[in-house]
Amino acid sequence: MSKINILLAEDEPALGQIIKESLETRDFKVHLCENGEIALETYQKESPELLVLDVMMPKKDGFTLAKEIRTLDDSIPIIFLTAKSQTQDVVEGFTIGGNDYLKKPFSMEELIVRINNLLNRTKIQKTSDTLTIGNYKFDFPKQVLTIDGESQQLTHREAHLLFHLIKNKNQVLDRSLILNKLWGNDDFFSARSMDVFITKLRKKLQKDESIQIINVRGFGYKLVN
Amino acid sequence: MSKINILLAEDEPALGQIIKESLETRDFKVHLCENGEIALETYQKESPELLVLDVMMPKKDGFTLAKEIRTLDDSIPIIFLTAKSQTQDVVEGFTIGGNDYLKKPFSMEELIVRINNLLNRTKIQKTSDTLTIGNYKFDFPKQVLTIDGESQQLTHREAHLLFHLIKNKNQVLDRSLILNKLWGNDDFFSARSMDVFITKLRKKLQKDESIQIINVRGFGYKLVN
DNA sequence: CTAATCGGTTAACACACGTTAACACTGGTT
DNA sequence: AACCAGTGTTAACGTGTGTTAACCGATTAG
Repeated sequence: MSKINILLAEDEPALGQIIKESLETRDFKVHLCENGEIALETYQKESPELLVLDVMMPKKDGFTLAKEIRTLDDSIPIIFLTAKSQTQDVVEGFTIGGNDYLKKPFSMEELIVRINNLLNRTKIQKTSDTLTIGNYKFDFPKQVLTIDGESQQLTHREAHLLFHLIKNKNQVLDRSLILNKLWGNDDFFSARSMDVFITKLRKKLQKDESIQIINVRGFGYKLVN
Repeated sequence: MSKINILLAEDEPALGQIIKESLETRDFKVHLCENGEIALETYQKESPELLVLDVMMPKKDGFTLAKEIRTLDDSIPIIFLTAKSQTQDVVEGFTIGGNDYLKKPFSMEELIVRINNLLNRTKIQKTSDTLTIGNYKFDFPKQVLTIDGESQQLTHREAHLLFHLIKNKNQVLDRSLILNKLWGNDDFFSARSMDVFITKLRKKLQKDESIQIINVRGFGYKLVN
């Protein structure tokens, strides 16, 4: 069995080394990066299963890094390491979709417990996650949308957009929220692009007439069925 | 659109605030209480649809609070937040009957998923109940108004205005109340705008002559049939 | 009776969103 | 290198929604 890859971004070498070694004794493979930029490169090379990110780092801080990686993969578990117990930091970490956070100083036991929790949790989700909307079945990880035995492959963007619509079924899904989450910003062009994808999804969902993507002018979209 | 009320009892202010804000971005209304006693009072004032209770709290712990509220309402869904050190078997007794528990630390995504699950299960969700007014059927979430098999799609504003009119059928619906609720203020321009929408609704409701939107000068409107 | 106020109605308007197609970029194949 | 298919972005144009304006009649206070 191959070891589980963990990306660790920590600028303080001594602390980084300690964490790395501790985790390696628990049979994880650890890629230690000394700043956010290197971490992003390493992420793309190594496709780790989990991220441990220091919030305060030179070049690129942990939150910014997390936002960027979230546009590529919004299910990968992230643990933030925050220096101060500042509430504001923590709040930001959650709104990015970060899964967990640890206040420094923390014990190794604590970190390991949380890593194991997150890994278990995502495994469970991966095995059990086909979503249902009307007569459609949607396999998010595979990006396959099925109705009456007929399947169509969705693109990455289509799948993620649909995923969030389904997760917020019958509620208004905020435009700028989803733009920031999937596009990384909510400027004019991204908004235009999103409109195009809404059109595409409407077409792909039209085989069940009870399903509609309703626009709420100025706020966002509501998937109803 | 009335938001779903959630009562959140959490004594640690930082965490409480994070959860509250996260839930509010998902369009829930959250009442944050810092201990069990305040939570009980708030429960009686606000009649929330769902409870999220920290188990360890000063004044009154989550389990005791839950027992008391259960005597008043034995179907309301409750989610317990438990610290990781707490023993599993205590918790397991409460997993029956629409309840759930989350071990700290947990991710916001997870909490939101469970909230939606419980709301779906207990059918509190404000979904496809179709309202009836005269010979018309009105599907509020889909914003569709139907008579004699003919359907017309309403806009967001039209739908919400009609919703409140129907909810207050045969009663006077206060102008400034509805203006504040839908427009966010009750200034001159919003009032003018509302007049326009009343006109539009009158047109769309004229296929059943028994239905009328009557103006009560200086007070508001009354939908009668 | 007259003026002031409130609401009714229609139309003009600004802008958010819808739709289609052209375009640019990527990665794979020959 | 040249080509291709797939994906997402940009552009151009069209449509729909909500706001504002203008004009009107109805009601009521003075």
